[in-house]
Amino acid sequence: MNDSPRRRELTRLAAQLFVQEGFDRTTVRMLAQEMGIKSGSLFHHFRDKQEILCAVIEEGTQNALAIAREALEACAPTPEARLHAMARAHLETLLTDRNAHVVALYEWRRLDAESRAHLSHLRDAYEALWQEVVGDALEAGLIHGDKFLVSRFVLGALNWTVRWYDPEGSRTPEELARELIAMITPPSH
Amino acid sequence: MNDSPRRRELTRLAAQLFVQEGFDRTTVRMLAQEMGIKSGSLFHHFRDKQEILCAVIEEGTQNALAIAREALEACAPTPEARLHAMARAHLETLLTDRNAHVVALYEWRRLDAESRAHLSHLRDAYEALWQEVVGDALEAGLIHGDKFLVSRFVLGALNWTVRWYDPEGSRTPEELARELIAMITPPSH
DNA sequence: CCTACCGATCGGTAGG
DNA sequence: CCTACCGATCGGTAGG
Repeated sequence: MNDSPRRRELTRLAAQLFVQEGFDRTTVRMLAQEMGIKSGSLFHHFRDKQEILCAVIEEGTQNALAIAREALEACAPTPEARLHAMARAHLETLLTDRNAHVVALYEWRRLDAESRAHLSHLRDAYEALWQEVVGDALEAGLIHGDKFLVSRFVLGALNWTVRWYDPEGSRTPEELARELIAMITPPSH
Repeated sequence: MNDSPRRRELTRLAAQLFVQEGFDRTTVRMLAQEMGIKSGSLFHHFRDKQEILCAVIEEGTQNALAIAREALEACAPTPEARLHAMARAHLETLLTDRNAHVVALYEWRRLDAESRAHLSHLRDAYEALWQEVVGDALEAGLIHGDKFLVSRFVLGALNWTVRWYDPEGSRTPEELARELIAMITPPSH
């Protein structure tokens, strides 16, 4: 609905707080203070706290989808390059200061039924893109297994990196993506 | 400390509620009602809400560690059988009505510094066991990659199953474990 | 294990 | 966007 610069800035700050503290522990007063306004003023921009979560998750998923599509267009048209591009794009949106995507994955269950219905098509589109790329890699003989299971295992491995990745460490998201693809690819490739 | 049957039953019920609702949304009143007592009475068994979480996570991790060790002793002494036994044990504690292990993984960040210090040795022991089994599989040439990265990717893929697994579906945890190992193992094996 | 209750804090509102 | 405030609910306690 509304999409003012003010609302966008609040959405960005909310994403940061939701990652740091979790949605339930983030209070409207914390978000207001971060923005430099009073808590009551938040509800000029959002109907309620749930709508803030919804805005963050929508932004995070849309951005992840856009980045993934750009990465696919920019890379070589081989199944291996496309798989690597997807993994790299996913990790970069998760690990390089893109809080909204982390919220989309880790706070999805906090959405009420209405918000979930509104956002599920976006989520499905992102997963469908993954299944397409994984499916092509399977047909090319690059990897093996069931399309849906492989997609879920790979996404799980990627999503869990949020829990242990150290940005000050020696590995970049790109290297992590390469290592994951190497793990599921026979050495002959 | 205390370990009465009453406290154990409360820990079991708390694990169930923490998985369903999340730790933050579970109130002491919900837990008391589930147990059939008044909320004030809970604090005869636990100092505060944090200690309930600590008890659940301790139980979940200890149980996962015990089940994994049993599985390793019962299986064939080959790297492949041991890897499969670990994955299967992990999935069964996560997916087959063992709520405490899910809480240990998904609510770890809700622990305060004191509880975390008390439990980190248990968590480390479980991860060390995984790294040992993965390390043996690497040396045997069954899989390839970095020991720590492979361990983390595999555990991530397993942990994320909680988010999409359907107990009414057609696949058992054992089949899931087999498919995951197949994914990271060259077809020649 | 219960009754009775507490101070704090929560999300959200009314009126300007 | 602020002031001023609300009803509800939270974790936890005292005294029995």
